[in-house]
Amino acid sequence: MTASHDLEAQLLLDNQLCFKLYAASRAVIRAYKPMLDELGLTYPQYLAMLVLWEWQASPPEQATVKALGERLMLDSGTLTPLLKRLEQLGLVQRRRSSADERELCLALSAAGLALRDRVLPLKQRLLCESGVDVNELEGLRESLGQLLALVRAHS
Amino acid sequence: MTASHDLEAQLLLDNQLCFKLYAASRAVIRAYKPMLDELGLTYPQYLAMLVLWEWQASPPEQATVKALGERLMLDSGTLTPLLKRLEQLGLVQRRRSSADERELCLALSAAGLALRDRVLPLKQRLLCESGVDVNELEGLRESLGQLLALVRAHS
DNA sequence: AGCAATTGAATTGCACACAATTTATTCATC
DNA sequence: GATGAATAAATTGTGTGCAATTCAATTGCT
Repeated sequence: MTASHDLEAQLLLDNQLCFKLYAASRAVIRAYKPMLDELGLTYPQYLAMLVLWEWQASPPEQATVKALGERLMLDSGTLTPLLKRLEQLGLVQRRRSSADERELCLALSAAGLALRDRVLPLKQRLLCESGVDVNELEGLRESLGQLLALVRAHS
Repeated sequence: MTASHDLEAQLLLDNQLCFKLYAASRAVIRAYKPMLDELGLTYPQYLAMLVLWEWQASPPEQATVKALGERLMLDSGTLTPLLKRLEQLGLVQRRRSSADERELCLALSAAGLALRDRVLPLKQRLLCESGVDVNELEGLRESLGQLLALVRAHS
């Protein structure tokens, strides 16, 4: 194995961590599709709901668009239309903060809260049908967390 | 730790492998941005070019849109406009196969071929500046490959 | 109080992703 | 050789992502 081989190999698609990440992410989102179709949500909408459900149990100081954006690492350009759709679906309420009119506060509607109960059974079923060994995923989740921390630190 | 705690924990964002994948993928794409800006490419365009460069060294039976789509796991709805943009940039040539008029054959222009030489130095610099330890990424790449194979097998 | 700088959302514009449909071509079978 | 099924791209429509800008509200400073 020569040095130039090593270098050239760095341009092979299959050696690209970035491609594997990108492809795996889309593949997992695709795997979630049947479940999300039943819930009537898109994947990023589902992630937003996860945060809002979490906030029910342990409310943050401010349940604003900004806070949600920091949690999901998404900006208002993505979240504003997404949240308007969740509002249209009757799952989320959006209202300006009275303390600071710049902030938009987010709250779950009754339907949004109720939707939570349908998720776990669907997710269990998905996990079963996918035939994925949960224990195998532990290590991956940890490595991903490290990579994420690393990339975020250097940006 | 009760059973219901275990279940509830499955809805916490930070416990979602899917979210970590999704966030890490976007973070890595963001990290590539400075390099891709210099090349004048978007991230999926870069991936397409990686495949086309690879095909120079070892040509596939058919260098078609379909073959590229299988390699990148993307469909024509994504690739058609993307490839038209690469053609506009003067990097790629698109022409119907004479053997089968349904197929669209892809080829690199001289400029497309030449662009390859600028990638490795930029990538080396990116890797250095990011401060990422390449060895740490090996394990992650392997786990991702396994996950990818797993999810693809069950779809 | 007055005003510049900052902040939080919204908006705009571009490029994906992907489902669903359409169109053109080829294949298979009769 | 006609024709129905299959195939490869292209098209259409919806929903992100994200950079850049705009707008309104607030904060800091004098």
